[in-house]
Amino acid sequence: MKKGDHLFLVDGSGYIFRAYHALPPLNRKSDGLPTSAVLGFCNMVWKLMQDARNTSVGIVPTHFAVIFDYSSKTFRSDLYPEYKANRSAPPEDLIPQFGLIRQATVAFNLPCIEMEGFEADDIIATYSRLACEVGADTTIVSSDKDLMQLVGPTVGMYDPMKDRQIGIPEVVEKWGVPPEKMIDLQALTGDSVDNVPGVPGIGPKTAAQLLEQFGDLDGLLARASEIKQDKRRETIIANADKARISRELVTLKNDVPLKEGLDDLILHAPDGPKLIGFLKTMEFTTLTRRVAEATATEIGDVQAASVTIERADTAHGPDVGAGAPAAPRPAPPNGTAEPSRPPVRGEDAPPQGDTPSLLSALRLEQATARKIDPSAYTAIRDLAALKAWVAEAREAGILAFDAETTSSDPMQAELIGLSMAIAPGRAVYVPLAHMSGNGDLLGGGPLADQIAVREALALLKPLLEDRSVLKIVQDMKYDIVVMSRHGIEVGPFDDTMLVSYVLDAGTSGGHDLASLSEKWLGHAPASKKELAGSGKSAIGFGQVDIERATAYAGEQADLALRLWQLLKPRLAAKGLVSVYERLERPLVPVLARMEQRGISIDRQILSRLSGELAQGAARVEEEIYGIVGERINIGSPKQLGDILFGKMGLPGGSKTKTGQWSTSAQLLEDLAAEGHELPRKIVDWRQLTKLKSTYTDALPGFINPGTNRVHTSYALAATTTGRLSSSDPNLQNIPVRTAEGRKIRTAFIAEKGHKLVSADYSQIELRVLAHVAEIPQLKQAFADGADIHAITASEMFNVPVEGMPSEVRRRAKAINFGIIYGISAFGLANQLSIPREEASAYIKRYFERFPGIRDYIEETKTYARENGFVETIFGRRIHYPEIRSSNPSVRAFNERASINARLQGTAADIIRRAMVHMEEALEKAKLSARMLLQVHDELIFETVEAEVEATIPVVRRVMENAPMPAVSMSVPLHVDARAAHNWDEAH
DNA sequence: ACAGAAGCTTA
DNA sequence: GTAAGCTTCTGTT
Repeated sequence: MKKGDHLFLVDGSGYIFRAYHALPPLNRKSDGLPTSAVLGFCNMVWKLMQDARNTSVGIVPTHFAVIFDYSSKTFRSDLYPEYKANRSAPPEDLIPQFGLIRQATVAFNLPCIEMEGFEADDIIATYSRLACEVGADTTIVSSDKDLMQLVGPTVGMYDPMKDRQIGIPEVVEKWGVPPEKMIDLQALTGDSVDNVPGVPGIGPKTAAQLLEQFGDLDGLLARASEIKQDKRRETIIANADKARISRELVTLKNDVPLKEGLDDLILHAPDGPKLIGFLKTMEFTTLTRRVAEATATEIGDVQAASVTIERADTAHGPDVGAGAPAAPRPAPPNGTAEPSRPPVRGEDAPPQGDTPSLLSALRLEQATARKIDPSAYTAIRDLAALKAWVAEAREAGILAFDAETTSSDPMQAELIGLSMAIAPGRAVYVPLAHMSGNGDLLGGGPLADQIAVREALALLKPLLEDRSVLKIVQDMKYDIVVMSRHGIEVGPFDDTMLVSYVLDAGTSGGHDLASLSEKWLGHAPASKKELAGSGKSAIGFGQVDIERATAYAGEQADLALRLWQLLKPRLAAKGLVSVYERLERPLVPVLARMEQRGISIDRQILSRLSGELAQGAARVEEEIYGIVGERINIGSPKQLGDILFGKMGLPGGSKTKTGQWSTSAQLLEDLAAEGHELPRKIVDWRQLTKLKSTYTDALPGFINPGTNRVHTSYALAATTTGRLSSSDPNLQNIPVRTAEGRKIRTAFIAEKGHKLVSADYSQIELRVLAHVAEIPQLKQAFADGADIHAITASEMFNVPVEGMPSEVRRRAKAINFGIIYGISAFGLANQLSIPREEASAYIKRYFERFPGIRDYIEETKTYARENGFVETIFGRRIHYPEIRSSNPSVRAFNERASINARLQGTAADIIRRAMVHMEEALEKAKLSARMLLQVHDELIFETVEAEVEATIPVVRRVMENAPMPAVSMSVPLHVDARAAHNWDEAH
């Protein structure tokens, strides 16, 4: 090696973990072998090697090595036995990939370096020192902070996943110290992942500041007494030894005795057939094709290679990556390996040759084939160009679009521009209301070269309403509300967020565009934050310059289109089309209309209540100060705990998981019951201040000045079970249990001459339970219209319903609810304040009387364990990937959740169906009632007074028959409905 | 300015 | 024992 050469050192071990966690799971089609990290690794190495041939790129490797950890036992464990001691075993589906990545390295014709007793980082440190000594440059392919100490004038780092160079300035920017001080900084901060102790309470910011002040760690420790802050000074003096040992642990060893010298690392051209053989075996079709093209190799001429797979059950040692050449098992004769685990039924099973699965695979290729390049999107700035685009979109028949606006509240949002895409990579942005100036006081005037909103929308309206052009949008409800305020009724449509929700509810990750893009396309889209800033200094989207806005907005539409291409076919492949088409998509315009209508609230009532609550709270506050003897902050659980259990020495204190005294309402109630005065007053104070701050003070701020009503926002894809959620404001948690709280409901009122109608399902989840678990006694009780909890109590305790003590019924009721929540003796005991043994006995007795429920619970757990998901009676899937966890409490939690999900999810599906059918039924009956709110088992309407009596039976009929005709339930549904001027009296 | 914990509201 | 969202405090940035 000589001056001018360039050595690439890939941190193989670090990359494995990062690729595994960053990339969407991928399984080899033929046998389910997990391969996502292997593919990520191969793509990354291939790209780096291709860049080597492209001399126009700044960095050109001449030497190349991939470095791995050998085992977790290194000289550092002798230094400090706890080092890396709290590492947990790698995920099961990662284990076979360690060996495969080493084999991939060999297939790429690259040196695969590891050394017993040393970490990959030490080997990297040694090579980079050697390269430096002969005057060559080094690039370390990693983003691990532990390697940043090596950065220098000739040594840089490169993060392949973020495509980012890390040099001296980047280290300083990120950590506040130059690379040579990284060792001292890490010595102070420690590392919880590797179990490097550091000094407790010192984070990177404090450490950088101290090193700035004292020069280095030795200087700091020598002059620690000069530190001003008392606590900091004491901890640093007390933990000086920990800092010193930490420094030893984080200092990389740059004199590892290496077998391969620098000249053994010369980069050779890849051996096409050898590499393709490996890639073919892995079934990486796209990469195989690329490599074949680049190396002019015929794919068909190459035999699949044989690879060895490390299985989870044969893995050894804490760092399974370790034993690279570990006893290879003979490969099966056909050259493919056995699956590492049996494929789960229905989930990413190998294609059976059925069209939907093949289509899914094809669409994945299409969606990812063309590179995502935000600079390729164009801005449309005149009518002629827009006309041409509209014609093109008509031809295409599909159009992804996204509205850029001034607000996340669609009722307040002003249009700034529209982006659209008709094919992957083919996206445009139509700026409409961008302003000049860069966040100046007045923001300047509108920019030139923009089509006027009216003209643009006049041209786009026919396209957006065209029944023969499918619109594709991520979160359609928002765009429906915004566009309908401009007189455009967008349709027909598909919503990528909802497709993902139907496919993957319960799997990790959200259903927002950025999450989906990362998960499926391996691409992190530009964030609005990057563009417009955040917090106080944020600028409006209209102030973003049009070029940057085009790149951002175009990408949003492009990604929605690509995601649709690859996700939509999966619905059919998994039999989820009808869930999407009956329960999700049609609800979108219904909810959009509910949100747009909003509900009227009476400011005066709320303001009067606020005053009363303030007075009440002030009175209680004074009483509390009187008892305590000082003016503590009652809202601070910390101060409260210190007073109650420290100063006043009350008994029965318990601690929360962070070691604080618990001051929960339950605990305070118990203390109050023992005759203590203070806890009662604290509970009262909390109720008053809660009602005031969360409701009476906050709600008026949500009144839209234009409509004078409150418009909540419903999330369709926020819960795992299929329920909706409500926010800004949340109108699904308006108080109802206490008389004080119910007063807030009196502020939700109907317009003049109108009434609110509230209709709610009675015991819907227990009815669903009786139906799915087929419990004869419960079915009979519901058919008779009997008191279900009393019947339960009667069955369990052999007491007649007539004259039953309320306590007996209360216990049966708690058990019924417990079943819905996935009962545990612990939970029931807590709920009823009885010993756990007693709760256990109740449950046992319950199962004896209702054996069908025990069967239902067991069957649900088994099904969830085998499939990784449960289903509602309408086929909605709710995933519980952690149900096979080896951690018993995680497993038990997932079992309870899956039991609950079938019931809660089915109930959610039923009310969704009612909502989808409701508008048409009202219209058919020539009723003007408007649906305003949904609260899980309740619908609230507003209707003219004269139609109240006619409306109620229609609403009841639709709700009670909602499962039909998809499902005919063996238990009748019952709906209670009432009308009144306000929500309190209607409920 | 933001994140997490604790607490409280609903079905 | 299930499912959510919002406010306050607290500690860190």
